[in-house]
Amino acid sequence: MMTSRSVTHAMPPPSSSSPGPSGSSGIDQLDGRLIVLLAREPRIGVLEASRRLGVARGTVQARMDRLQSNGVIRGFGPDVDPAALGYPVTAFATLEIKQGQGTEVRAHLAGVPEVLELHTTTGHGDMLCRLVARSNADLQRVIDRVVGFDGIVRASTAIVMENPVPLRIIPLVEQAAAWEDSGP
Amino acid sequence: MMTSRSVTHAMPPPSSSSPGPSGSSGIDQLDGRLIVLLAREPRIGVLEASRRLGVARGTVQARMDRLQSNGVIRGFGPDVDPAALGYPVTAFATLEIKQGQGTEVRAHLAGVPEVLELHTTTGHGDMLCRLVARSNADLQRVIDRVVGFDGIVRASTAIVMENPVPLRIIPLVEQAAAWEDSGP
DNA sequence: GAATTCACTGGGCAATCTGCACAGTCGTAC
DNA sequence: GTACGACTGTGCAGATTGCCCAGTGAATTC
Repeated sequence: MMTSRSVTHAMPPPSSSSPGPSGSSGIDQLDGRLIVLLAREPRIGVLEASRRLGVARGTVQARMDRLQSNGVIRGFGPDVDPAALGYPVTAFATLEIKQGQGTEVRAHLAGVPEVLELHTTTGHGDMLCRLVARSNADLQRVIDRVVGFDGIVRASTAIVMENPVPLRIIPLVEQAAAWEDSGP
Repeated sequence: MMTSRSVTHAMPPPSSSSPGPSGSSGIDQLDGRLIVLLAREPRIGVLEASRRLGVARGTVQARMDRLQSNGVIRGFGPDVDPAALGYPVTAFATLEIKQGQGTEVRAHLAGVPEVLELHTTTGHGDMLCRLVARSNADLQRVIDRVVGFDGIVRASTAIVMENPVPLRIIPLVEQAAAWEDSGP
């Protein structure tokens, strides 16, 4: 099975310069390579990863443990495509809410399955949420449900047509690793 | 190791009503339960999943194979937290671009690591992108880099303060599974 | 109504991987 | 110069994976 793991061996510094991320808030090159490797081929195991990276298996285990306890890697949840689920339409809605209604509005939106994420932002004390729907017509239903709540003054929606850059993390990881390695 | 897998046994219908998703574009209850299970405990293997779901191991393997070839599950990439990487500031920028400059602008934005995703939307023939930065001051640098490209007329940025609903998929999966089971 | 197909169950086997542990090396810090 | 932290390499028992087979039950087809 796969329960928690208490690292007995060692933790994990990089093979390059000095062991462990020298900076305070980052990852080193080895971490970076590990994450990128995992991102590209999520199903490889610790053993295979160690072979690819050219380090000992224990090192990879230790690195992964640390990255997860660090919070750098939140988990390995399945990457589900809403479109394949039958929700091919994506939209972003900017909501303007009534003063002091934040809490209620959040709870309301959290209860709508089609609301995939919600942020509160600067600008107008507004919120920005990502929505999906089964069709453009269905989007109307979703929006009606979203805004059909006292506390939301008005909403402006932008329907997504294309997604030239899907949510990605690799370039950032590479930059973070490089930055860490050269120093702030 | 974990190479590709050619399913020999069977594929995968639900244990509930009729085998296989009856609808054309969905998942059935078993699929839904599988995805939710994987989302909650990503590290469990096929064997453990089959135990939890109360079905045969082969069934789980077949379901996962199908969900992946379906494209419902894109993969199991590590879920990296930009904040833990040293990029605690998130922002959404709405870009207004010059007519006919779409292609160039996309390429430009794709080259900026801090641009985590990019969408083209309705509204003004605009684009919406998600950015991250090391600090508010650093955000200025990122924005300058983003908009410092001929073709981008102007940009309006909204900095994220809170994230009441982090990107999620479970509620949608549950709804899709239920919908599939009751019929459009 | 009988045949066929499909999806799932349950069992089995060899190969592989995981979790855990131990001894040894190397560079840095005290 | 001693300690410490991080990594290497190796070993072992237990668990899991990939693959295959035979059988069952329900729905579709002829």
